[in-house]
Amino acid sequence: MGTRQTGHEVLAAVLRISGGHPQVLAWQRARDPDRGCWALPGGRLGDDEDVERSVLRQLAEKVDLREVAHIEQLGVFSDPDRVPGTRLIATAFLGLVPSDADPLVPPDTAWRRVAPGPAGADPAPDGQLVRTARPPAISGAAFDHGAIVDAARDRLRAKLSYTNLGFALAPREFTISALRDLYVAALGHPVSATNLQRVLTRRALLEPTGAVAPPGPSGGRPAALFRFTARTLRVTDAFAVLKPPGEHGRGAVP
Amino acid sequence: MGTRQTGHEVLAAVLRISGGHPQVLAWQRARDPDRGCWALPGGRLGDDEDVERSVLRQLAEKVDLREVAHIEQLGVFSDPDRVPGTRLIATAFLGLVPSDADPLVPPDTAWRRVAPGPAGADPAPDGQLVRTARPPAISGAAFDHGAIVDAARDRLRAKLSYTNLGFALAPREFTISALRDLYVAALGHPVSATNLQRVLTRRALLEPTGAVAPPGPSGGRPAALFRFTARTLRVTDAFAVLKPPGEHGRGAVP
DNA sequence: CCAAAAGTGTTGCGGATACACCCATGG
DNA sequence: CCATGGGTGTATCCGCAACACTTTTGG
Repeated sequence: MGTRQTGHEVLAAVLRISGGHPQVLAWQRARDPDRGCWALPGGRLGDDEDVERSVLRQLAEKVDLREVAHIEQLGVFSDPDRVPGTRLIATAFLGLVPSDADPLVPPDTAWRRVAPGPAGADPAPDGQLVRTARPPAISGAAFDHGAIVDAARDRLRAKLSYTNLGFALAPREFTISALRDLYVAALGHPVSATNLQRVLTRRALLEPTGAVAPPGPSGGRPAALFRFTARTLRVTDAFAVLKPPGEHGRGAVP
Repeated sequence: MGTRQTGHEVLAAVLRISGGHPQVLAWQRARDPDRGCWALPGGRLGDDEDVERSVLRQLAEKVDLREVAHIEQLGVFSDPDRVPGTRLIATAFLGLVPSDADPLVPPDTAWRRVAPGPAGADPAPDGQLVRTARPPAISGAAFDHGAIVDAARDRLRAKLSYTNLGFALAPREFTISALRDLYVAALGHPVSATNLQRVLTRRALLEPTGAVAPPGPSGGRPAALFRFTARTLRVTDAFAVLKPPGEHGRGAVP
C-alpha cells in the first residue's frame, strides 16, 4: 500500500446569516474539473502548520480574519475518488461570521444561499457516518463540497440549542428581535422572541448594554440593545439527562 | 510549500467498560521513539480506502470486527511535530465494544484503564479546538495519543446523555443494574437505576426480553433482562431547547 | 387616540429526580 | 421470617412554551 501520491487540503464552510437565510462563502471554478461549480475556500496544508492554522491562513485571503467569530473541525472527507487526479484528503471546518460582516471578497467569490434544515427532519448533531438522505443544503457544489456544507449547517443547528454559539452569528450589539431572526434562519423553524430572551438570559449569556435602538418607520417601542457576555464557545446545557445527583435544574458548572 | 514528505494514518481509541472502569485498547511500543509507551492501534491509510474503511480494516487485526459495536470520527490531529521523522497526519476514531467482549489480542496489546471524567469538570461534547486543562485520561501514552483518548472519553460521556449509545457498551441482554454500572463508569458520577430505566424506557430504547437473571449468592429478587431496541446510533434528545413550536414534550420525530 | 413593536407576568405542561413503598428470592 | 436486591408508584421540582397584558414610541 501507499504508492499513490496523496495530499492533504483544508476546506472551510464559512456560514453567515443574511437576509433571513444562511449563506456560505464559495468561489466559482473557472477550470475543469467541475468548471462552473461552486467550491469552498481552502487549499493545501503547509509543511509547518496544523490544519487549524492552515484554514485560518487560507481564510485570511478571502475574509478579514477578525470577522471569523468561530471555527471548528467538522471532520475528514477521504473518499479515494472524491476529487479526480492526485488523491486529496480534506479536513473540513465550520466557520461563522457575524451577520453584519460583509468582507471584501475576490471577484470569483460570493455568498451563496444555503437551504435551512427541513423543519421536520432529524438533526444529526455531528457530521459523521450515517447521513440521512434529504435535499442538499446547496446546489451546484463542486466535488463533495455539498456534503461538507450539509455537515456545517447541521452542526450549527445542533449547537445553537445547547451552546452560546449565537455570539458568532450576531453583531456586537443587537435587539432581541434581530437575534430571533438569526435563530429562525439558522434553525429553519419559528422561534419566539419572548422565550429566546428568557432562555438566553437565564443562562446568563445575554446582558443589556443600556442603550436602545431607534424604532422603525412605523413607530413602536424602541428595542433595548443586548450583547453576549462571552464570545467564545461555551457549552450551556450539558447533560440533557442523567445529570449528576443534586444538580437538579442548573447546568454543569464550568 | 509542500516539499516535506507527508503521510496519513488512522488511529482508534477503542473503549470498553470492564470492572467498573473504562478501558482503552493499546499496545506497548518495543522500539524508539517512545519505546515502552502505550500507543493506539491504527496504521497507514491505504490507497483505495477512505479513513472509515481503513480504521475498520486495521482494527480487524486486533479485535474481532463483530465486537466493535460503534465507531465514529473524533477529529484530525495534525501538529507538524506530533510524531518525529516523516510527517504523519492522524484521523482519530472512537470505537466501542460491549463490556462482555474480551477479544483475543496480540501479546503486546492490552486493555488499559482510563480515568473517568472528573465529575465536576465541564464536558466538551465534541473533540476540538479548545480542550480544557485537567488530568489526562491515561498516562504513559505515546506521542499525542493521550489527547485522543481524552477526546474519546469526552465524546462517549456526552453522547450517552442524548443518544442511545449505551447499546454499544452493553451486552446483548443485561439487567438494569448492570446497565447502571456501565453508565456510572462511563459518566463518572452516580446514576440511579430507577431513573435510568425510566428515561430509557420512555424513549423506547429498552425492551424486556421476558427472561430473568438468577439472583446473586445473597439472594434477592431475580432481575429482569432487557435489550436495546436498536443497535445503531440514534439521537433521542435533539433540540435541548428552542424546539420547533408544538413539539412540546416529545423529541424530534425520526 | 390609535397602531405598532417590545418586553413582562402568568399559566400550564411534561420530563426528570428523589424517595417511599411493594415484590421476589435465598438462607 | 429476615436480609438482600429488584422494580413500581408518587410527590415535587423546574425549564420551557404559550399567551395575555403592559409599556413605549410614531403618527
